Amino acid sequence: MVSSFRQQEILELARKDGKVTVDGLAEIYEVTVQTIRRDLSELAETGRLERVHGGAVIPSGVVNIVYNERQRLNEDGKRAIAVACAASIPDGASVFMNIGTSTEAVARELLDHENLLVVTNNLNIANTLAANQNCEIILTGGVLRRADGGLVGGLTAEMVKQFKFDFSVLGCSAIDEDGDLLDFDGQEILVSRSAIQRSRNVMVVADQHKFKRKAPLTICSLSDVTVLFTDGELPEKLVADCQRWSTDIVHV
Amino acid sequence: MVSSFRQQEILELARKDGKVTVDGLAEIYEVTVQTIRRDLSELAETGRLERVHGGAVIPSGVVNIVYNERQRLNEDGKRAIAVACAASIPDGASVFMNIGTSTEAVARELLDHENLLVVTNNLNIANTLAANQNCEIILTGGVLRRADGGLVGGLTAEMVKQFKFDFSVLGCSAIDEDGDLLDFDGQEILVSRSAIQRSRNVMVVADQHKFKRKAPLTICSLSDVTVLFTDGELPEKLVADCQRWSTDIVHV
DNA sequence: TCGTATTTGTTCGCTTTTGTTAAATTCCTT
DNA sequence: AAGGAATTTAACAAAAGCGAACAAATACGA
Repeated sequence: MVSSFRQQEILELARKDGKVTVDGLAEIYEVTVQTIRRDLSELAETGRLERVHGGAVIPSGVVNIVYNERQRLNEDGKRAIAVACAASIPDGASVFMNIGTSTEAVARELLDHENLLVVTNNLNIANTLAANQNCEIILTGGVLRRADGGLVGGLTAEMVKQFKFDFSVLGCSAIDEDGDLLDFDGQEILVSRSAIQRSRNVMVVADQHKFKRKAPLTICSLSDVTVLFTDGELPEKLVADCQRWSTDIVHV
Repeated sequence: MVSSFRQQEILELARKDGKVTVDGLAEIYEVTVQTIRRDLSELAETGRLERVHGGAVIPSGVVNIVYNERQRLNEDGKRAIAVACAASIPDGASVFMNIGTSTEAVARELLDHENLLVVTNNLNIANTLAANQNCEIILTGGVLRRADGGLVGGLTAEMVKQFKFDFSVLGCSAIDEDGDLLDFDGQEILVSRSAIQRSRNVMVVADQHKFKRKAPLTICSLSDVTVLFTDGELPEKLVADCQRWSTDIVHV
C-alpha cells in the first residue's frame, strides 16, 4: 500500500542526505508543500521518517537492519489499535512485545512513556524505542531472522521465562472463529506462550484482517487473554465467549 | 525526538569535537545566538548534551564520544589487524565476537566468508553481517546499551555459555605489561570469560594503543589466548612469555 | 461512458519557531 | 572583592510552518 512513488523516492533522498526539507521536495516534485507535508506525515506515522519542523530526518536508532519493505496493510487501523493499546500501558510498566507489525506500531506509540522496561525479540521495536531515553530495552537472544528483524529459536523462549511482566503485547497471524490465536511460526508460538505464562496482563493487538485469515499453529485461546484490541467485528458467538471468559474487547 | 534539523546536526558536531559553542553554531547555521541557545537548552533538557557557559559538551559519564572517537582511532591499523584475523577464520566456522570497535572491524572483513555461524552481543556486528546472506547470526540477549549498541548484563554471559565455538574474536580495553587483558566494564568481562571458556581457539584483536592504556578489570591472561593480532610492539619480556605460553602473535 | 474513490491544490486559522530588545546573571581580570 | 565584558534569561512581536476543510483534478472500475 505504498500510496505514491514519491514516498519511496523521498525515503531514498532522506537516506542519502540524512534529511529532507518540505520546500526542497515541493520544488523537486513540482507539487505544493501541502502535498509534501501529507507524504511526510504518512512516512512519519509508520516510523520510516522522523518529522521535524520544516522537513524530516532519518529516525535515529541503534540498529539499522535493512529489511525488505514489508506488507503494509491497514496502516490506519493498526495505528488506532496501537494508540488504544499504548494508552492502557502506564508509565513504569514492564512489558514484553513480540514479533509483528502490529506490535511495532504499539512501540511507536510508547515513545512518550516514561520508565518503561521493554523486553522484546523484535529488533525493529528495539530500534524504535531506542529513541526513548527513558526506556530500558532488553533484547532476548536468538537467531536473527533477516526478513523481519525477529530473534527466534529455542533460546528465545527460554530467555523470556526469566522475566515476569506487567504486560505482554502480542500479535498473531490469525484468530480463529472459536477464539484460538494462530500463528505460522512454530518457534514464535513458544515465545508467545512463555510470555503469556509470565505476564500479569496479556494484551493482543489484531486488526480486522486477522479474523479472515488462517494459520496452522495454535498459540493459545482468547480465554487466556486479558484484553483484545482490534478494529474488526467479531462473530457474535465469539463476543459472548469473551464475555464468559472475561476477556475484554477494545474496539477502535 | 529532535524538533529541528539543527539539533541532530549539533549533536553530531558535539560528538565529533566533544563540544560546541553558541557563537560557532550561530555562524554555521546563520541564525541568532538566541536560537542556538534554545536548541542547546532543549538538548540539555533531554540529557543529550550538557550545557556550559558559552556552549555545550557531551554529558560526562556517557560512553558516547569515547565510542565515536575510538572508532576513528587508528582505523588503518584496526583494518589491517582485522584482515589478518578474518583470514584465520575458515568458512563454516562458529565464531563468537564481543563488543568493541576492533571486533567490528573483523566483522566487516567476514562479509565474504561462507556458512559462518556468528554469535555476538554487539548489535553493530549483527548489523554488518546481516549483509552476508551466508551467515547465520545469533544475538545474545541482554540490556541494550545505546552508547555502543552492546548487549550487556548477567543474562548475556549465561547465554554465551550455552554454545561451543570454534573461535572467539575478542577485543579488550587494554593489555597490561605482564600480559593481562583488561577492561572497563564489569559485565563485559563476564561475557568474555564465558566465551573463552567455551571456545576452541581464542583470538584477541588489539591495536597498538591498547598497550599504552590501563583499565581496572582483568579479563584473563594472554596465556589463555590462542593468538593475538596486533600492529603494536610488545615488550620483549611479554614476547618471551607468550612463547612460553604458546600464544601466537601475529604482527601486521 | 459514467460515477466513485483517490490524490492534489487552495485557503485560512492556529501553532511553532525565530529575532529583537532589555534586564539579570556569570565569568574573568585586576 | 569590584567592575566590566560576555553570556544568559525572559518577554514579546514577526515570520515561517502546520493541519483541517473543502474544492478541483485525476485515476479507476463497472
